Amino acid sequence: MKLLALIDGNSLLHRAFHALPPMNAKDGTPTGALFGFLSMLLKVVAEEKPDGLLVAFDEHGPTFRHELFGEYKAGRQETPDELRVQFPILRELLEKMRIRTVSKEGIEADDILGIFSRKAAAEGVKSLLVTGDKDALQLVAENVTLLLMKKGISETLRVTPEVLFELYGVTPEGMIEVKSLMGDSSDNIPGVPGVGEKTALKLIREYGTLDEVLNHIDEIPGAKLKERLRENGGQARLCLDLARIIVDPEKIGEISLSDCAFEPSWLNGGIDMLRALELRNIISRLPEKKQEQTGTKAKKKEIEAKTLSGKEAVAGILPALLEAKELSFVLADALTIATDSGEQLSLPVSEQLTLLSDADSPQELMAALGPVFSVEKPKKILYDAKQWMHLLFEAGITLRGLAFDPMIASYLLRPSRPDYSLAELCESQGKPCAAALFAVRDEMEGQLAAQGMKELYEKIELPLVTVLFDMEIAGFALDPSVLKDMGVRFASEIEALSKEICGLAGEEFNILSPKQLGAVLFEKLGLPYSKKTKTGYSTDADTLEYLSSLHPVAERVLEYRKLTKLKSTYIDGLLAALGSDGRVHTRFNQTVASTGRISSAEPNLQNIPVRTALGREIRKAFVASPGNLLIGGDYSQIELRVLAHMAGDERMAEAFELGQDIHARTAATVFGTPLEQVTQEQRSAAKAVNFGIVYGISDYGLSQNLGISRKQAGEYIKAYLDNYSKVRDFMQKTVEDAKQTGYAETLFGRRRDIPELKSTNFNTRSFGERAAMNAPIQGTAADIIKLAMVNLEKALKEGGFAAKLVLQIHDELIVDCPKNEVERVERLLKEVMEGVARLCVPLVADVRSGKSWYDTK
DNA sequence: GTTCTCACG
DNA sequence: ACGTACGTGAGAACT
Repeated sequence: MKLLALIDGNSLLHRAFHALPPMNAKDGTPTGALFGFLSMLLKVVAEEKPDGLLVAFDEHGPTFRHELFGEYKAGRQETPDELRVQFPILRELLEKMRIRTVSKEGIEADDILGIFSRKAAAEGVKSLLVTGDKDALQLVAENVTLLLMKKGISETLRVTPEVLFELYGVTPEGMIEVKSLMGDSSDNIPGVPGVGEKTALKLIREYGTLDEVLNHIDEIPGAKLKERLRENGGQARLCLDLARIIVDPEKIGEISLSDCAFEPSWLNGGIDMLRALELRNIISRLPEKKQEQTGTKAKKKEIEAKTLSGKEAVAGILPALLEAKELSFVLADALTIATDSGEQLSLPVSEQLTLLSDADSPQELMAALGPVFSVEKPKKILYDAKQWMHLLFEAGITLRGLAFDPMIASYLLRPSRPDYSLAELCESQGKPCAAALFAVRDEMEGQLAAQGMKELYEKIELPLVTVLFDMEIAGFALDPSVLKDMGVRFASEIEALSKEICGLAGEEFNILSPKQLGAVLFEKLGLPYSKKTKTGYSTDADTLEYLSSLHPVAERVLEYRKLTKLKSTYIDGLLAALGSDGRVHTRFNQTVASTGRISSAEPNLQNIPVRTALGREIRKAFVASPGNLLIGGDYSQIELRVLAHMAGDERMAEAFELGQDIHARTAATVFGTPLEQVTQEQRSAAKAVNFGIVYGISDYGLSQNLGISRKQAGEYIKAYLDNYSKVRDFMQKTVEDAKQTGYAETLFGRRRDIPELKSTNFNTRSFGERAAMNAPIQGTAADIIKLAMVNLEKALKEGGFAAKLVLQIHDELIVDCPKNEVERVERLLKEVMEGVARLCVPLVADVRSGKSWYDTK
């Protein structure tokens, strides 16, 4: 014997069953899995020409118990009836084909493959393992090759020890160690919780064996990982035996290699049965087909039954999809598509980085589905549509016809929720994900309408998804040389400061460590501490500012913090985020802020320094595209204007109508001095009170901010509210209503649920009250600028401008604009921002252009 | 992963 | 359920 083919019958039949559409003989006997199995068998026979053949099966006898982990097969799923009945048929068929089958109670097909491959190797016979089970990777050896099924059964991967090493960087033996670490739920191997394929492979690549990993826990990065390895390493070690495929020949008994001899012509012994099963296509492919071709009909069947890859499957169903009125899509382990008429289809999808997985990459599938996504007609329901737009963008497709985004709707319905997982939304409908989305949509649309948020959703939030996507794609041009120069300057200053601080302290220490800094300041230098944190002394800026009058080191530490913050977060951070296109592409999150604001992350472009002269320099690196200028438009005092409007306070409104400096005007009335005589200090105090009002004022908070007594702060607030009495009424009513209804509301109907208002804890409840006062103001301002963004993008498009919105910072918009458009776009931006809502006070936007963001102020 | 600190509106 | 201002995100240190 030269080559022994060893086939895992269970694995192949299962694979075939799940990969292929159902097929039945006329009498109803399911035959799809048989067809797939036999196709693969014929392929192996034709291509590999084995002279030995064995098919192994698991014996589905009673499960046996493992003393440590209970039912060994507890994690396994029930086999569906349609598949189960095909097992005895297959065994009968194989018998007629004189193909050796082996199964034994308590032994996995894997074990049988292992035993016979070792047996063959011992006798100098090469073997070929055919299975879809990755567990078999550990059996690969010099003369043992694995044919691993991928994409159902349509593709195979030939794995030799060399290939395995190339793919994973571990030996076959190492795969056992990997499995014992990561666990395997289907075999009830617990592994180490929190350690998955990636981590397990990394550890074994590094240390070779589980024992060595456990011997070197100290070197392994990550405290959590260390702890998990310490706690569960012993358990994982016990799993080694479970993870290892048993290659004990005793378990099988007396079957020799010669018992597995095989000749292709023997396959013809199955013809009668195959005919009864109506598997004509298989008959036509038998090696010695004495049978007459059944004419054109057989050929047609072949095409129908051809194993489809995801892309091919998509091509087949495309016409049907295009006829649907609406479609919903869910991308998880598979891409699931549902139609409004209730049909559903799943296509396997590969995770790009996991090597041995089935099917096409998401991009490949997106490209194939392009004709559906790029048209208006079948409307699409997409959870997190912006992410879908990115996926489609990768495949060169622009999304059209977005009907509904459940993530956005879910956010509007309950903005305080920490996250809005798709699974959770569908669960309530008790249907598989993609099909459930239709019901989810109907329910959410009803709720949005009932809560008066239909317009907010349709006119603002949903269109905004596309605007934000466009902004993410556009990105913001960065001039790295500006940052690099600053970096060099800062590095030497930081170095000098560090030396100075350690000199003053009399020891070398990590200044950025609150713990070490606390020890130096409050123990070694004996300075008085003001507040403490949970874990020690507080060393925040307030504290250091106070200490700076007592010891010169405090001021240096403040300076050191400023510089290291600027360098690490902004200079180094932004350079690291700079894309190959010379731009930074932030991600705008539309569903995190409970007030309705959007946030920016990776990198956060909404907190680029501006308040100090030194920090502001960073903005010189944010430049216009070549040939362009940046236009910045920012709302003047939008929150206080919103407050004046919502409270209907005539005195505050008057200040805005007259175009007065609101903080000075506030100071004048609160302190009872003529406007011209208001001092700088008075103005700052009034400004702080104005901010405090917006935040949901408390005397304590104001006193902290201004560094005055709580009593003094209380007097300021009283004077303020006596003057702007409608503001007091508004705040009281807002909190009252919120306690009644459970939510606060913006001018555009956006709600923020505030469960804290029901708390019996004073502090928690107080927090709720402040949040209730703040939400309508901050939220309405968010509504206004969001609508401005939607309107602006529409206006830019209709006007045929090439200018692009690139950034939003809560009350400010940045547009990257070709020079020849600047004047017109400046006007447009101002008009759009100011015209977006009609309040009882004017909305004012200041617009300025320049070469860099620094210049637009 | 959590805490502290600090950047922004 | 947070010994207090509202809303965010990121880096570094620490656990």
